[in-house]
Amino acid sequence: MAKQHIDQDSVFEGVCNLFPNLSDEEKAKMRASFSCMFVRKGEIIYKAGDTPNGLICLSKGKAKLFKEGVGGRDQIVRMAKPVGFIGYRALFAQETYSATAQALEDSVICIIDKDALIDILRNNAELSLHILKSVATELGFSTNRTVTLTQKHIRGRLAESLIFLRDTYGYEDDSQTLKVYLSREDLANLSNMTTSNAIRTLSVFADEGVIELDGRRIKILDNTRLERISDLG
Amino acid sequence: MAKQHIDQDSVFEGVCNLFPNLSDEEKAKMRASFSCMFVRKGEIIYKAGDTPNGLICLSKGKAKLFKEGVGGRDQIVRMAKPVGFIGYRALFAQETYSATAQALEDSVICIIDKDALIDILRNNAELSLHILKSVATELGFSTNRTVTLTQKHIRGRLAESLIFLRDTYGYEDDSQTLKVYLSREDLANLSNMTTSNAIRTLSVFADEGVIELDGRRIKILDNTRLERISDLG
DNA sequence: CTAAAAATATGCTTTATAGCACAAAATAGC
DNA sequence: GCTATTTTGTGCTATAAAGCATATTTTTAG
Repeated sequence: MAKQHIDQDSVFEGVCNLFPNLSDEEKAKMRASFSCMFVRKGEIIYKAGDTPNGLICLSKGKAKLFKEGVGGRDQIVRMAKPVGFIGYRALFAQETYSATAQALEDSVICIIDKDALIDILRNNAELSLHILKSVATELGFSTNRTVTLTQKHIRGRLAESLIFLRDTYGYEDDSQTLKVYLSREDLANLSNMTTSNAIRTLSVFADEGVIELDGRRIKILDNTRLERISDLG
Repeated sequence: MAKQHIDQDSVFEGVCNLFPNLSDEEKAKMRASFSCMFVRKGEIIYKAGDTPNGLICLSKGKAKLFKEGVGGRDQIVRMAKPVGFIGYRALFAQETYSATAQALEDSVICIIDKDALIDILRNNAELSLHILKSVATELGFSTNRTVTLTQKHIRGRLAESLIFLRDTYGYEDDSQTLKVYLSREDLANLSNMTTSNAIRTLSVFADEGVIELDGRRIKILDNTRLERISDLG
């Protein structure tokens, strides 16, 4: 990808919308320690084990966060969409990153310097509580996910992933095609199954008329049935 | 269990130790909206779906937090020890409880009223950040657990659970016996396996000389080997 | 103390899913 | 545009773990 121009100011405004009730002073402080960059499709944003030096925001594009499993099989633990933060868990836990972040498309990411952010948070309890709420919500998703990934059968897990992708990225203009194009392997790593089983089960869903496949394009034809498959496990 | 006397003041002091740097004023406010109660072994502290009306602290005893799975099989998502909070996730996420909390022994729990707590947090960013750190750490555990529960084999999962129980509750005075006495079913629900498989695999570990069994008493004879089993998956 | 219920233990069968091999299609590199 | 590489698709086999039946032991209740 050729180097493109980034309008840092407008990107910064977008990031600020994620923080409610920021004073002008706080905003100025944040702007001063704010930087932007392009990442190309497939590029690693950070690796598990790296130390966070700021709060990263995905301003454009898509990214996956995954952990390497015991048998070499990766587990995707989060799918990031713009505008949203990534890697905040490690930052606030004062730990190294527990997962690796990789861009799924050409993307724009920004970093708010750690010290500036902590400085603001230390004087803004309202904002800290707001972030606490997000992380607590995320923890709920995570424990829920643990149960479904361990207890649902393959069909249920894949159906749940498709619903999750729908809810996260939405549809194209046709109101049916998922606005995210994952490899079968990524779909498998999201749903805790082998690539063969993801391929197989997708085909079965297509045969059943629940979805329509065209390469990585997935059209959801029957949401009711998809949800039933997910719920039954 | 007969109703026993609870020294609320000393229990309160124990709870306060979980909050660093509380001003006298904040402490007084908290004390005023603080209450204690006994719960007997097996009693439900709260159910999934209930609305939290305060921050609950387990001051004495042990408790498990579990979610009902799709096939009726429960998944234990957390083991609580004193002195520590339970149910804080739902409170801070402003959601209903996502898991059910049940006492594993006769226990003492306390409740700090929600409004009083939020009031304190809204004016104490340092404390909010401290809690944010805990929740972020917990989220790290949770995603890690998702991966191990889905990817490790039965032996690895059970070994990991035993290590987890050792690290959480420690040993009896003999420095070998786990200071927690779970049913085989609870052990299975912690490790994402059927009760039969938990029983079977425990017996195998005993045969291999890694642990020693005496009813619910589990003695860890060979920590190195146990950790190897856990790591291999 | 005794009966009933629950928890533990063990063997056998079934099944869901991984693992592997190989072919076809799509994509990327030169 | 053509080769090399990756991704996708499909069938077959192997196996880990669930499911079930039944026996035994332990705990609970009257």
